[in-house]
Amino acid sequence: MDNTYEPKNFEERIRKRWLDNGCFSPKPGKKKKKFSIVLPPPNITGQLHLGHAMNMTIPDAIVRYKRMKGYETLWLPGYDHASIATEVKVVEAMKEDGLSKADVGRDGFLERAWAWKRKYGDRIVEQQKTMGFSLDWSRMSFTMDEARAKAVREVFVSLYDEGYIYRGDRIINWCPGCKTAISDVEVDYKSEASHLWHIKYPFKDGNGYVTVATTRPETLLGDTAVAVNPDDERYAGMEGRIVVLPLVGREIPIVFDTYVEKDFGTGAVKITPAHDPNDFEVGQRHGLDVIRVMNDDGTMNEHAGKYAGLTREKARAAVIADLEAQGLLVKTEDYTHNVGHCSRCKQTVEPIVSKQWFVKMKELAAPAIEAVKTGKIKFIPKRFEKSYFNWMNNIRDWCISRQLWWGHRIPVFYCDGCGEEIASKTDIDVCPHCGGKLRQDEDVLDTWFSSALWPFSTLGWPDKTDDLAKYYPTDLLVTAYDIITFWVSRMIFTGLKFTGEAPFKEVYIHGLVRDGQGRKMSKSLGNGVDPLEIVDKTGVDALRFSLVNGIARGGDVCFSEESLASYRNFMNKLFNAAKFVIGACEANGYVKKPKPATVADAWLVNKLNKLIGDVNTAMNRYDVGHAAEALYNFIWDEFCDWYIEFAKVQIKSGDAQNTAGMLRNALETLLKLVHPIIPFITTEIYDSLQGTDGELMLCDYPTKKRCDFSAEQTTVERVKDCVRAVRNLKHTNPAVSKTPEVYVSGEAAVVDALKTYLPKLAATGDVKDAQGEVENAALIALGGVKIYIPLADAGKERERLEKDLAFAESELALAESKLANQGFVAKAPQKLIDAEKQKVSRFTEQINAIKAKLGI
RNA sequence: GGGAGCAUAGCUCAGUUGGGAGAGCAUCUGCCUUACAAGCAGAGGGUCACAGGUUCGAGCCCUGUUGUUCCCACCA
Repeated sequence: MDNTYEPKNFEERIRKRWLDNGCFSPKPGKKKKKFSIVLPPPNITGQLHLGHAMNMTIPDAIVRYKRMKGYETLWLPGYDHASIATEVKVVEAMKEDGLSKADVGRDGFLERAWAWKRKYGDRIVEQQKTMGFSLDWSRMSFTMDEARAKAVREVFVSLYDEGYIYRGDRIINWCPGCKTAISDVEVDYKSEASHLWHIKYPFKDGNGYVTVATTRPETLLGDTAVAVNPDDERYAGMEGRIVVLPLVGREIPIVFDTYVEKDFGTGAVKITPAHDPNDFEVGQRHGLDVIRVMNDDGTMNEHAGKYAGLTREKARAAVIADLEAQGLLVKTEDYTHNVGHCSRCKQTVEPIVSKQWFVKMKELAAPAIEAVKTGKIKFIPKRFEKSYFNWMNNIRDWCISRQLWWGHRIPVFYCDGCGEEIASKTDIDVCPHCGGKLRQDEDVLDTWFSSALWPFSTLGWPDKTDDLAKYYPTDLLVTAYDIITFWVSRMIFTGLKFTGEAPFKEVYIHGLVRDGQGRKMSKSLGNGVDPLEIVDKTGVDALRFSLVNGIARGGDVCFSEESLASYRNFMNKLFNAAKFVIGACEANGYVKKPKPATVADAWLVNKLNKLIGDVNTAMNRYDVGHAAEALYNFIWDEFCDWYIEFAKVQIKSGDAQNTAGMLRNALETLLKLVHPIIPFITTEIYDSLQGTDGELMLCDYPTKKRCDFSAEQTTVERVKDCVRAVRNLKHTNPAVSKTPEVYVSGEAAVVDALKTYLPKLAATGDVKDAQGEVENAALIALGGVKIYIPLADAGKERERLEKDLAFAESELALAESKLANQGFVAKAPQKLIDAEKQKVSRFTEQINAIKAKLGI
């Protein structure tokens, strides 16, 4: 072993060994239960950041735990083609070469996109392998590979044939930059300072006008009505009256609709069904024309008359100027409102009516809601079920078509000859109806259409594969809370619809990784940290530990270099403890099955056994954070700071071989316990320890045994208190010599242990029995034990004793007042009452000892 | 506008069914004690946001207030 913890010296070697030996593939066994998880497929838009690293470290710890617990464990990897996100990246890359999509054509573009996928896919796999994630690489999937394409087509065609998929004109979010429909979640709203323009719409009969208020005057060109609230007295009786649309001259009616709020603006709303979702609905209710005045690139089209060809910004300015010139602009009010921007290209999103494909959601959502309601699927933590229900209960039809090239092309074929429209699982080019030539829909599917099928498409569905039979439904899904709605909910409804079963039993929701300033780490913010950068500095294990420690309750994790350093230090601590244990075994030899021969040994066995129980409990609840914390504290505080120090004494002047065996066994157990979280360092140390069970990651996980050394545990805890008190006295009182002799009396077990361990642990001289009061000595009175330490100068000692006395007296008073409380004695559990009684006797004893010493 | 979370030491956060507040980092003091100075030992530091309530007992349960974050909706 190296002298200090140098992860670079072994991580690579261990990683290779695991991969070469196929350690990550499920090992079938007759009586084994299975445990399966699919990895949320990362996007191939770039490399992974720490958010991904956390999202994968948590399931890796769980999977490694289950594997050691004897489950036939499958963790299935893959990545997502991320339709629009990738397409934007590829377009940007092409732009640098001076090329556009039109220049290279559909096939040329797809070629470039696939090259992109290979490049970043490989990079992602490299990152995952480096982090030690025990993914079964033999089952690697991609949302756009052949098997997944088959699943997509199967689902699309089934839904189409059953009437769940329809094509229709609807208002969608249109991005003039990406020139595609985008989903609601791809729109970011930002508050922007703008204006509310008040515009006169004159009545046709020349008798006055109504004034409407708008934030988008350029859409006036597409107006087909003015709407007012039926209860608004200002407009009473005006239903059906005709106004003349300014600048255009179109005659449009006034309609009554409760959608209009009386109190906002002028109480009259211009209705542009082609360019506003609410207006579209108003238009449907009143049978209004839908006049689209804008092109896909955001310029005005031929319906905009003289404004045709202008950009929307220029058209707005021109419309305002013309209205003003005609005296129709009543006023311009400052107004701040939310404006939608494309999350990919940042351009202002335009609500536009467009022919798109939709999935009818209401009926499909019902069983998905039921599955969570009845507990077939459980969210951890449970509160996230609320956001799920909220989304599912208010579900709207899902717009699944995108005007992009990178993605699953919609498997619908049109015959221009006879007008036939066919959804087909395979590519077809001849119309079965008239024999004419078929043409496939140009659009692709929303990226989430394929990821919605992930838990079963990756296992081979729709084929009846062995994997599907064995590993579906999966046991667990681990994901961040920002993705519950559009991914988790869609997997649930497709899973139920197409396999008849919920795709997973539990959904573990974790938080996000934030940077030092508390900002969410994300690709779009550009503050993502490459895990490999960190690994280069501190090794994989320190990073993994920092990502899972303290992730309780779905909370976020603030990642900082400082906290990372503390975990790196922990690795060093563990490494050195192992070095000590190995050294002790080599120097003295060791007993293979050591007996707990001392109070310290028994204390260790007892504490370790409790730790085993706690860690198992935490891991069974997928609470990796608390398991990590418990292990950190035990290894550092109990094992290193206390037991190893006890052991040093035992090796020097006791049964060295038995003690070495104790150390070895305890270390082996600890390595197994903590392995799922920090797999590399534990494996390296297990190898160095020459563990007999072969590959650590395939060892059995420790389970709690029946044993009870609680008396010994109590004794040792008392000894620890005494050690601390002596150290404290030495540190604070200069009148104590460097290695003072110590005199003790009282409780036999504690006194015996102090004689053995105190000199080494508190750097004292010999510990001897005290014969009555010891003169010119400091007194430490702890419960039933008295410790005297000779002083060169007793001056300060009186002060300290008085302080101790005051403390003991206040504690005593507190305990007594509790016992005097009728309500407490009547209702508190007996255990607590006993504890208070014990306090009374302990502090009384202590007070008497101090008083005797003080002579009062 | 609707919903949810959070508010505990200077900082980042734990605190499992209510039974006298903890960790890491930072700070101060003393140590190169033969596994570890990436270390050891000791110490200081909190009216658990505020106000009520339930209880023998509240960081924890209930009500309200304030601050803050996130999700959903996106009113011309």
